[in-house]
Amino acid sequence: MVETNRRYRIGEFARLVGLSTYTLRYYEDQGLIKSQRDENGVRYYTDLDIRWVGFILHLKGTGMRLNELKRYVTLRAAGDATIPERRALLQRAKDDAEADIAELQMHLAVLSHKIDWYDGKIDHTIADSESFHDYLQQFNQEGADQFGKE
Amino acid sequence: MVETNRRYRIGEFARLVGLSTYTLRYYEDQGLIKSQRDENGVRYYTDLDIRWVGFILHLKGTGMRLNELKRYVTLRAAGDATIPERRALLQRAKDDAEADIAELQMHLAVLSHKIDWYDGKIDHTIADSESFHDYLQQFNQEGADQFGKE
DNA sequence: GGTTGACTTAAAGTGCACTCGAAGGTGTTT
DNA sequence: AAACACCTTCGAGTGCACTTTAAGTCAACC
Repeated sequence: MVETNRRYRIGEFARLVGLSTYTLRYYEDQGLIKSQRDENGVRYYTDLDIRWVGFILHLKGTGMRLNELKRYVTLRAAGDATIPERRALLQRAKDDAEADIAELQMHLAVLSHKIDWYDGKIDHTIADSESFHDYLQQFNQEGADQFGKE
Repeated sequence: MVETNRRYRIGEFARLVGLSTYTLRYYEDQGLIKSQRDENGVRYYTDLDIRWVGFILHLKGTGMRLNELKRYVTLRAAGDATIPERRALLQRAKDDAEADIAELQMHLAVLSHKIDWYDGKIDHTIADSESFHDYLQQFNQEGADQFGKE
């Protein structure tokens, strides 16, 4: 967290942010990050770049795709006037990620029940004859159909 | 949820489970599902198959890959003796999915803060000069570094 | 008797995000 | 002087899970 003026060459930078040098150059090609060059044309990065890549990785981590990320970068480059649009883009990403989480949790619930059911089978607290489907019924609240479709 | 003895041909079945006919045949090739055939060699499926595909989709929904799914199917075919192993496989899937959710939520938190920060910029309750990085500091609990690496 | 929907195998195509290699170069370190 | 890390372009390869096409056949429905 210490603010330094160090220059990081691509190899060290890659280790710092957890990406490969290939990927860093690829992202640069794609316009997601930029690097500066020393007098020999060798890329270098700074602490500010670490932050930026960190943020990119958070966005990617929510499932945002490179295309959206590029759009974000373009807006950012266009100045403060695009703040509302950037906000909207992030809001959409947030909503998407929340929907993903909700879906994941729904699937997870079934998985958990199945594990419980196996436990019942293993220690015989559930009859050998009881099917998982029947067992599941007791957890089915109204409105939640088998696949979670609306 | 009504139990019928209906036979569904692939087209109807595809609509019922939300997969394409291509995908159903592909899954069959991969050994994930099986179908029966009528006297003309035409595939048909039953309500039991709907349940099975439903369950498969729950597993897939937690991020399980076809390979793992295949392993599960193989174990299932091998009978009750494999129940502990199947349980373990599902437990791993569950743990993975929970880790995914936790990670997603971590990234989401940063995203939310960034949105709040934009809101501050828009209504000027945050100084024009304050960087997101500085703003973020106030939410950083100890142990949570920038990228969530351990 | 034409449309629809099913069947087969096998191969190619798609989309995404990398990931790698070739081939030839520069500069710094041991 | 060798080893190492970096540079370039650019095209090919990878992995996953489909998705589509081709080419030909068959049977039911209107």
